[in-house]
Amino acid sequence: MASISEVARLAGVSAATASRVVSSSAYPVSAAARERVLEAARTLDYVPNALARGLLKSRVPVVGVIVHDITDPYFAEVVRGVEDGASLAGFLVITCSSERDAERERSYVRLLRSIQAAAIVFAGSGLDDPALNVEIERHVAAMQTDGAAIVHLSPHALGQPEVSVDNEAGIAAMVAALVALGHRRIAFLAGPRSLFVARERLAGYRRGLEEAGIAFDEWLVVRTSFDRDGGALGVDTLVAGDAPFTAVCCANDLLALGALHRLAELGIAVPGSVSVAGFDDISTAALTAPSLSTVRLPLRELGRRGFEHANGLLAGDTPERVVLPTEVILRGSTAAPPALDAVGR
Amino acid sequence: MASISEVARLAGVSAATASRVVSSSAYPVSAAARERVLEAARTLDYVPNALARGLLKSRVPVVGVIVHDITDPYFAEVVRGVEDGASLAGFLVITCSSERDAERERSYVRLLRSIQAAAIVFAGSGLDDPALNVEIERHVAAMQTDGAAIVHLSPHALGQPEVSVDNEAGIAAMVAALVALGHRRIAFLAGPRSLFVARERLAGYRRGLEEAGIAFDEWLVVRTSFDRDGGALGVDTLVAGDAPFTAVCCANDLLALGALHRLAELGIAVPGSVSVAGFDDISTAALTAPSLSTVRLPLRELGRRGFEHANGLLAGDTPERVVLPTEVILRGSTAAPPALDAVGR
DNA sequence: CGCTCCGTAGCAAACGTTTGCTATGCTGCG
DNA sequence: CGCAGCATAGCAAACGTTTGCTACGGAGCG
Repeated sequence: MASISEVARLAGVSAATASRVVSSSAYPVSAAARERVLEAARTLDYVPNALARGLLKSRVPVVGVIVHDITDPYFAEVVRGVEDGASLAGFLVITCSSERDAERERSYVRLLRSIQAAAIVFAGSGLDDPALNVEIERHVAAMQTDGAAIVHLSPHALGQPEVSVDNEAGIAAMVAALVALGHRRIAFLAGPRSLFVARERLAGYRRGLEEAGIAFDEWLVVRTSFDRDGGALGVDTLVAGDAPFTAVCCANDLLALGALHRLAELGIAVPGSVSVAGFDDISTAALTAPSLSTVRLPLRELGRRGFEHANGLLAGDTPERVVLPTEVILRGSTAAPPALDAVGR
Repeated sequence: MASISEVARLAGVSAATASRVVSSSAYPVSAAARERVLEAARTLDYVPNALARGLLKSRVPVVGVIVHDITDPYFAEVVRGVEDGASLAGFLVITCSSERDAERERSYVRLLRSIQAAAIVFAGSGLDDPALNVEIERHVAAMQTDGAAIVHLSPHALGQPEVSVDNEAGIAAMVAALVALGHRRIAFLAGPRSLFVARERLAGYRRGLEEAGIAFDEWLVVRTSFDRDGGALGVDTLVAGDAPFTAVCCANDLLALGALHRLAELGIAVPGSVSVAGFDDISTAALTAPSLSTVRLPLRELGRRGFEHANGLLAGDTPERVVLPTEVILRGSTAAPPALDAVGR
């Protein structure tokens, strides 16, 4: 592989001059020399060594994105948004999928530190492993004092995210939409207690009820894992319980998909007997039968803004926190509650 | 950030000795010195600078994966498989999503070259841009002579992939399954003509027909983009045409999802009037209504094997080409053709 | 007792690039 | 005509790490 000194030799100039040409520095270089260098670079198929450059600049134009699971459409969209912003600004994106394993997340953060990445975007909230979190925080803190930008897109141990969607308002809006349809007994599949984002959404549920003047009923809340199995389990729990309900509001779409599936298996009509609502608007949501009412999150924009926030930090600005709005999408899985319940209440 | 020389100073040894300890080289170091170095490294929270290391070794333990679209579940699974293998072997994975833009793919390949990545795994087949492909091939060739490993998981301009799934046999098997259900008029949504993989699958369709002794009918093949919109468009085209059909075999699941959706909008019963089959078995396929019959591809294994192939190349082996088998999964979207057609044929 | 060899330690070069500083030649102004 | 100042070019150091080579001391053997 050709180095800058070979290019310089072929062009008959010093390495310094060649470097100034190819790195388009502000330093003046005569037109003649510039032309010869560019010609030589072309001839030798010169590609600058990013390692040597990074070693000197002590920061590499790479932004790492930490996600829980790259096969989850939620994260895939966010990553794509980060890429949108990053590739425009000349940054390379490294996607790190922790598979919800704190150990693996630790390795990735360490790796990003060791290659002097300019920024890390944490797309998912923290995992529950206090010991490893301490180490991760240590790496993150070291990188920050080193000038790297750290951006969180979800609430985390150290507080509020720098860029986020308004989870609480989103769920509250969905609850309001269900209330508008006539529902009063609205169950909530909350996801795991350990996830910050799940707690936010639960808060949104409470707020939505409160704003509608409906009393919170602990029996209508089920906590499960944040996936399809959790949704199915949630339905089983609700059905087994004796608290009546006409709608199931879910903390994310995967839960809702699981709930839909289980309700169908149980022969409970959706939306005839029970309405179901999700959250996230993953692409599958429009394809189920019935199609899923949900709350659309601007995930791609979330990613893009996350990168821009990081880039702003690198440029020395103090960009402001931003909370992106959500949008309720009503599809086929929600309708007015059955007349029976309307009478019964 | 602490450097190896600071660690060495604190431990009271030379940088060379410290390096030998932390990089676990084979060079003998006394137990006492070793202990002092490790202690110092811990105290200073030392993280080796991968840039400096890579600069010297002229190869960095990074494997780039080039995909067309990270939000496509197909690619997400493959990436996860690559990560499975890579993280085990101590490699970092850089996911590069070209968004089907040859220009962007070019930049990513150039970037991987400039950071001296040890390997590139091309998950998707080539894009149609001869000029840029020439440049990409040039970079790839340069990296190969430099000792980097290049692995293709799809057929490409230069020939057969190193690791792949048997697309042709997979589609042929699905056609056979449809024939076994009683279908004779089987349409095919082929995807774009420009994609190698789409051409392979079309070949599988022809082979399946041939093996069943059914004549190929050009009117039953529709070429569209490789996504849901293409599936909807394909259905419109078939319905508008005058060639009767009882089944629609699709070159991938996204096409099939689009087709299902459009058929439902048109009020055509699936599988009552028309059977629909996909290809890939993305996770959504099991969730649609009706659930989608499809061909399962071992995508995660494809990714893992792809990495292992690359790793083998790096180790100096000449690993053999491997073609992974597929499996037909029959779900709710396929059934025997309606009696009317059975009579009519 | 002296030579050899082994175990261990450190010096210094090298990887490819950028950049502060110095050097050179030329232009323009007093 | 002389000096200042500018445009351009190159030298050399520096980034952090690894590694070939040399050096040193001690043990073992003849």
